[in-house]
Order: sequence, then structure tokens, then C-alpha cells
Amino acid sequence: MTALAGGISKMMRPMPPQNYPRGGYSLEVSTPLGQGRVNQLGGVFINGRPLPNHIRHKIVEMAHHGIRPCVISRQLRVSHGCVSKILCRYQETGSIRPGAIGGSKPKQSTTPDVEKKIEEYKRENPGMFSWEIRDKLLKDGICDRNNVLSVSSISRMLRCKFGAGNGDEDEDDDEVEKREIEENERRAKHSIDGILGDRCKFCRV
DNA sequence: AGCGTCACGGTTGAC
DNA sequence: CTGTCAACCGTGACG
Repeated sequence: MTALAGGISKMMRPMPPQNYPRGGYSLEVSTPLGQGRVNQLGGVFINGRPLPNHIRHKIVEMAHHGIRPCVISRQLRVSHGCVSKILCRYQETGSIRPGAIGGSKPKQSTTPDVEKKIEEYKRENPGMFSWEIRDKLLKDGICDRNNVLSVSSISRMLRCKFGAGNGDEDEDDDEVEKREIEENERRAKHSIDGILGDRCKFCRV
């Protein structure tokens, strides 16, 4: 399902006659960042950014109490499509967290095989430079010219693997989430949380 | 009326 | 350091 929602094939719709008002489809709300928007339900959101954690929590919590998605949507002022998506994902993964945004997949050459080889090189010769590793990958036929890792990728990998202390491995999911919430709070001043807070201060409807 | 789905404009972050 | 690009975001509209 996620696969579908994720959009393997975002096929052309039969008849989408420009539903979107170009250049901003919802009211803009003035914030220190100028990013906040107001949706049809009057809720504030930041286009392109995930809803704040506490809203997500609230959604699953309410659903847990048997409150219907449409009610949740209205009450939290979040579009029902979003409520549906979050609930759906929660059911599937058990997590309320948004997916990893941004970044790009490691190049296809970053296979476990290549990774192992690099580790091996480095173990055999800790003083080896990234460009030397790159050369050796080519020479040993691990990669070819088309898919060989860039020097900076290699050095990044080395930094991750050998550089910064490699202590804690499996972190408790709870722990991760807790830390995330903390971070969220710290960020709140510059995020939708802050905006929402601001908004509440000014217009308590 | 409620819900699933998806195009859209947007942001992010590894490369 | 900067640009590119593919991942994800929530909204809004359709069915």
C-alpha cells in the first residue's frame, strides 16, 4: 500500500483540469519565516515539511480512542488525506515518524561488496588515501569507470566507518523518538510548532 | 458524508 | 562550496 501511495507510477490522471491556483494554493500566514500556510480547515502547515510531532501523535492517539478520521481531520485541522496517510503508515510500520526526506540513494556502486572491499583495503593499509582506494577498486575490477565511487564518497564512508567513534549500535526506537521530540522542541521556534504557538497567541479562535 | 488515492508545488539532504 | 536530483512532505480535489 505504501508502495502505491509512495507512487511507483504517478500515472497521468484522466482529467485534471488545473485544480491548483497557481502560485500558492492557500492563504499565507505571516511568520518570522514567511513559510506558514493555512489550509482549508484553518490549520497551519508548512508546505513540503512534515507535520509537527505532537500533531502526529495526536492523530494516532485520537484514532486509538476510536475517533473517526474525519473528526480527527476537522479537529486538528489537518487534511483528511494526510490523516489517512499517517494512520495508514502507523498501522503498517507502527511509527508515527515521517519518512526520511531528502538526500539521494547511495550510488549503485555502493554495494555491500564494495563497502567490504574498502574496509578491507583500509584494514590492510590504514594510511591509504581515498584516491588510492578509488584506484584500487578500479584496478581490482570491483568497480568500473562508470560506477566507481567518487573520492569524496569514499572519504565520507571512511569517516563514518573508521572516523567518529563507533560505539552505540542499535538504539532503542523509543530513545530515538524521545530525542527527536526534544530536538523538535528545540527547533520549534523556527518551525511550524513555533508558528502554531505564535498563531495561538494571536488568534485563539 | 467519509475515505482512499494521487497530482501538485514545495523542502531536504546525499552525492 | 554549489548545483543536481530523487526522496518525502501535506494539501486539495476527484471518484
